[in-house]
Amino acid sequence: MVQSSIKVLRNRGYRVTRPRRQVLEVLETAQRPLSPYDIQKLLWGKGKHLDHVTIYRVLDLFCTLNLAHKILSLGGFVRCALGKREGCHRFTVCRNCGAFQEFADKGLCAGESEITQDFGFHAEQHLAESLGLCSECSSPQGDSV
Amino acid sequence: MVQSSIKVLRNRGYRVTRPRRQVLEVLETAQRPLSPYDIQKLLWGKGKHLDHVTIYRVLDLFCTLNLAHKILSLGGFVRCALGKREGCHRFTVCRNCGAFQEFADKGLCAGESEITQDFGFHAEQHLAESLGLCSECSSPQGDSV
DNA sequence: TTGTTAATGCAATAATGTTGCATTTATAAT
DNA sequence: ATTATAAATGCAACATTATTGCATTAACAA
Repeated sequence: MVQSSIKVLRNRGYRVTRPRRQVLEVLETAQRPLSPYDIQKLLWGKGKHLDHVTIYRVLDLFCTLNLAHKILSLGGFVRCALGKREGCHRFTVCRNCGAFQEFADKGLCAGESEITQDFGFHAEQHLAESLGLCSECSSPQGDSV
Repeated sequence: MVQSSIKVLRNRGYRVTRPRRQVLEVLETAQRPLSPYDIQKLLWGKGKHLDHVTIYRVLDLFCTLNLAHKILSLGGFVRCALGKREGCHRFTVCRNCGAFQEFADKGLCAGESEITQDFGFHAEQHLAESLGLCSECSSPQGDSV
C-alpha cells in the first residue's frame, strides 16, 4: 500500500522524501481521519519532528495524486484506496470512533450527471459522505453513545 | 422566504432578534455561499456591526433548524430552500463564481441505505456536493477559466 | 562524488473558530 | 405602557487551523 503510493510519486516525477514516507505510513495505519496536526502529534510521539507546513504541503500533493482524500465532515485525511477510474467515491464515517469505509459508487456518478445536465453544470469533483454511527458504536454495548 | 424562516424561529420558541433578521436577509440575497466573516463584511458595509461570535451562533442555530446549510467544499453557508422531508439534499457549486443549486435527491438516499446496510452503518447526516463549473463559467465567454 | 533543484524547516502572520461573562433586548406578564 | 426575566448579544481573550516567503537541506541524476 505504502509501496504502491511511493511508485505513484516516482512515476509522476515527485521525490520520495522522508516526510512523504512518514505521512504515508501514518495514514496507512490510521483507523480514522487525521488532521494535519493529528499527523504531526502522532509523528512527534515517535520522535519524528515534522513541520506542520510540510504536512500541509504533503497532504495537498497526496490529494491531487489521489493518494489521500479529505473527509470534509470531520476535517481529516484518509488514505485513498480506490483509483479515479473506479467511479465516484463515497465514504461512511462514524462520528463516534472515526472509523471510515470507502466505496466506489457508479450509481452516484450516474445520478449526478442526470441531475446536472439539465443545468449545464460541469462537475469536476464529487463529494459524498455519510456521517453516522458504525455497527460497533451503534450497538447497545457501544461506548459513549 | 425570510418571512417563512422567521415563522420557523417563532414556532420553535426562538426569539426573532436583529442579528438573526440581518443574517437571514444577507443569506437570502446572496448568490454564493458565504462564510461567517463574509457575512460580517457584507453587513459591515451597510453600517451594521455584528460580532463574528454572534454570526457563528446564529448560523449554528439556522443549520440545526434547517434554515441554512453549510457547503463544506467551500466553507460557506447558503440558505436552505428544501425541507428535511424532501429527501437528501444535493448541491452543485461553481468553483469560479460560487453559484449554487440545491436538489432534493431521493435516489441518493436509496443508494446510500443500500450500500451501508451490509456494514451495519447507521447514517444520520448526508453530504453530497458536486464542485465544478456552472453553465456560465464553463462557456467559452466565461470569465477567468 | 558532485551539481541541481525540488522539497523542507523556520519565522511570521493571517484566517478561522471557541469560551466565559457582563450587558442588552425580545418577549410575556402585569 | 411598564416591568420582570431569561434568552441572546457583544466583548475580550484565547485556541486552532492555515498560509507565505525565504534560507537551508537533501533527493536524484549525471
